[in-house]
Amino acid sequence: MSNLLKNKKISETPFRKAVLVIFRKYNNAIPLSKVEKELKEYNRITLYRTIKVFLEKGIIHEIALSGQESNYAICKEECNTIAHHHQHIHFKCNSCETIFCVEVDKFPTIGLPEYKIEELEIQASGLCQSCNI
Amino acid sequence: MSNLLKNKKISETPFRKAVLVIFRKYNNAIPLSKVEKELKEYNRITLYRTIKVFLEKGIIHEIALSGQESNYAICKEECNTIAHHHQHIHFKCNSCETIFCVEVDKFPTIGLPEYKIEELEIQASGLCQSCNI
DNA sequence: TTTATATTTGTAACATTGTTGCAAATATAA
DNA sequence: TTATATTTGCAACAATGTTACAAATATAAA
Repeated sequence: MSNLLKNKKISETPFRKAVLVIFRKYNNAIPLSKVEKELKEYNRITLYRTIKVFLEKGIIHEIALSGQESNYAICKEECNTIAHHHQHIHFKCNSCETIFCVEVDKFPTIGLPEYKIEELEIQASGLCQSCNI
Repeated sequence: MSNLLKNKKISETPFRKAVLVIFRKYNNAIPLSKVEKELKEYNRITLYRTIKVFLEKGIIHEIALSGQESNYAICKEECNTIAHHHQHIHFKCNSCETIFCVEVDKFPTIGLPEYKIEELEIQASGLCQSCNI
């Protein structure tokens, strides 16, 4: 857990550790702009490169949303470079605006016999637990 | 059908008609860069504004994808400014790279009792009808 | 059909976002 | 502790997106 960078076989640098700390601090997905604000010493180019490496190594995954900047969230341990094994959906709360991953018991399947569906990504929006009172 | 712009109560200009023709020409979703290439006389700023208006009026909808530029596709007639009534999923073929909307018989639901799910967006990838031989 | 008004377009200028080459700095392995 | 590989920061640039404003065009009214 703490040596995620070494586990993923990439150098452990102060910059990367700082970025990782920020992602761990949040339970939810955050956009690049949030990471920027949280970093005291911050180099734009290095951040882009760090994000790219984290994505490639399966440390974080991107949540692309219509009409707004992408968000990023820490991956579960079982993710690897080739595939993200997420049995979760991405949820965006329309009240508190938080975006996070939610585990679901029964991950849906789509009935399209003539297609070969290899991956499913589900984006839901509505009210989260806290806001749905 | 042909007077979509007037139906949506926006001015019918040559530029907008040209953009609409391009979207109608493709059955699948296309990125902005494709629209640009198809337009002979082309003004970047006007195109951005046109896309924005088309999105607002429910003429097209955006398909946001991780790691690549957004794609846009014509909406069904029943779409309006407030909500897109899509009982379809977005499918990306990993072979021919085409992105399009696919109607499904049973649109899935997610079992999350403590949440209020208002909208579901489903992105699938794999092999399309033509490539899944 | 002509005119008045509202909307749209294009230009210019700028802001934001993302990329590349390269030398200095740092991390890792020997 | 040193050698090698990797990462960082700078500079410079490319791509993407926005705004103000005047000219052009579309629409509605006379």
